[in-house]
Amino acid sequence: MHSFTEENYLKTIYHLSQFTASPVQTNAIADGMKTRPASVTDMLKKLSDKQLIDYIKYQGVTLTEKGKTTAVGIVRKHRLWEVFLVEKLKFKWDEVHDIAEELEHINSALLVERLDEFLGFPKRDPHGDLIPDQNGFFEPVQNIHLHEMSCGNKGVIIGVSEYSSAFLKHLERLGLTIGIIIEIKEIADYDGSVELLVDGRKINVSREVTQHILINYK
Amino acid sequence: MHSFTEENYLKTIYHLSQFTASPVQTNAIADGMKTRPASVTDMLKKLSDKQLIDYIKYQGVTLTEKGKTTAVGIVRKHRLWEVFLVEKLKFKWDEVHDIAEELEHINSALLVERLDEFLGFPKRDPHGDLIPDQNGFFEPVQNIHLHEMSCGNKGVIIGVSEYSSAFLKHLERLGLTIGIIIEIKEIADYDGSVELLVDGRKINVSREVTQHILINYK
DNA sequence: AAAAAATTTTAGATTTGTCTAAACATACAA
DNA sequence: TTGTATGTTTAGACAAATCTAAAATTTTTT
Ligand SMILES: [Mn+2]
Ligand SMILES: [Mn+2]
Ligand SMILES: [Mn+2]
Ligand SMILES: [Mn+2]
Repeated sequence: MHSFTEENYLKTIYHLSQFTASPVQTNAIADGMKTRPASVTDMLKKLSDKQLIDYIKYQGVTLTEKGKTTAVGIVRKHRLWEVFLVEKLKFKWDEVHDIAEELEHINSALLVERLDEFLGFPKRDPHGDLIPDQNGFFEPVQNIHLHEMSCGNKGVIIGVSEYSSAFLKHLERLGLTIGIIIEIKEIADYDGSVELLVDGRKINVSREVTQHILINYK
Repeated sequence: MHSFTEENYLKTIYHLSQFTASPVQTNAIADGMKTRPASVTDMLKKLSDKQLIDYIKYQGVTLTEKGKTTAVGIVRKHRLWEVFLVEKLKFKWDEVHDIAEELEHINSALLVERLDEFLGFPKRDPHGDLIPDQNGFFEPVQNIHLHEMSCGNKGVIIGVSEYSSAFLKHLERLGLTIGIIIEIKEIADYDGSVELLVDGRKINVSREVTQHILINYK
């Protein structure tokens, strides 16, 4: 089996490779893992030996099929546990991430499948992130970040791309939670802040906020 | 916080000190932890530095109040998770121990209390072991091992003191599960095996088995 | 009470994951 | 195309947890 550390590296590499097609760089991984580039290099050698990543010195890394499968499995566990915490134990959506960071490493295939069943095979976690199925497949959907939309566009909030408690509590205070319908009324030239129409009310949010809200776009 | 390893040592010392009033010995801990006496000595120094145990060279160890509180907290989590696995996820009683060994290290006080509530504040785990409350208190009860009883005695199976899958499956095949009423019909001089009356049927069990069944004795 | 046996501790290595500082490689700019 | 900045790797050290082999202590037996 893999150590917690190895699993966390794989997950970090997986998430970083979502944004670009090109190989993931050492410094980016160091940032994501809150460690030093030299430590990353050490671990990359180890993961490469285990055939979990393709690694060429100075050129960055990509996950192998084996590595990707492992990473997606961890993501699946993380998101299922988050659903459990919110749906069954009444945690708030801003309280579950850190606990799920621990629970995602619990090692039992049977446990994951029983948990999935117990939760009613949920499709998304409390932050709107898709939960891969047992085979690692994601339901295809097209999301767009709020800041990529134009004046007059409408949509439904389907998720977030930032999980800090501070951010999630802020959204809640604004009434911007998953499932809410929004319409863009105005985008300020000055600072990129956006005026939204939400449930008949007008709300102003900073560009910062719009960059972390995902909209279901059809 | 404490490492998984430190927590496992504390739990092992706690369980070993249940049997005797005298300090727990290095070799016993090594057995329990499936490690070497030399490794135990190293860890005892560390736990002593952290004031989790009282340790005198060559004289064995006892848990301090701080150490006992920590150990009981881990036991509480272990048993609550076992209840969760059996009651909510439909695991069998012989399948849950290893998973609970991992889950018991998840670090969130809120999680434990929410889980307890979700499970309806259970008093015992699937093996009949008492679950300490939030303050580490156990409901007082008097158990006795089946092999300590005499001919003609009656009682209710209230728990086990051995958790291997092989043993638990064996009990299930014999119909000897928690809540079952038994009466001792005969104890063989030759090998200490016991004939039990269970639900009108006569059942023969080895001394080995009788040493690991707990009976509610009033 | 001395010898033998059992138990425990120390000494010295090893593995995993981390770090800093210095060397090396690549990208990009003058 | 040479120099500089950025990014990455190596070298060497360190802490945690483990191990084997040898030394030290305690307990048991004679
Ligand atoms: Mn999360
Ligand atoms: Mn999430
Ligand atoms: Mn157990
Ligand atoms: Mn149990």
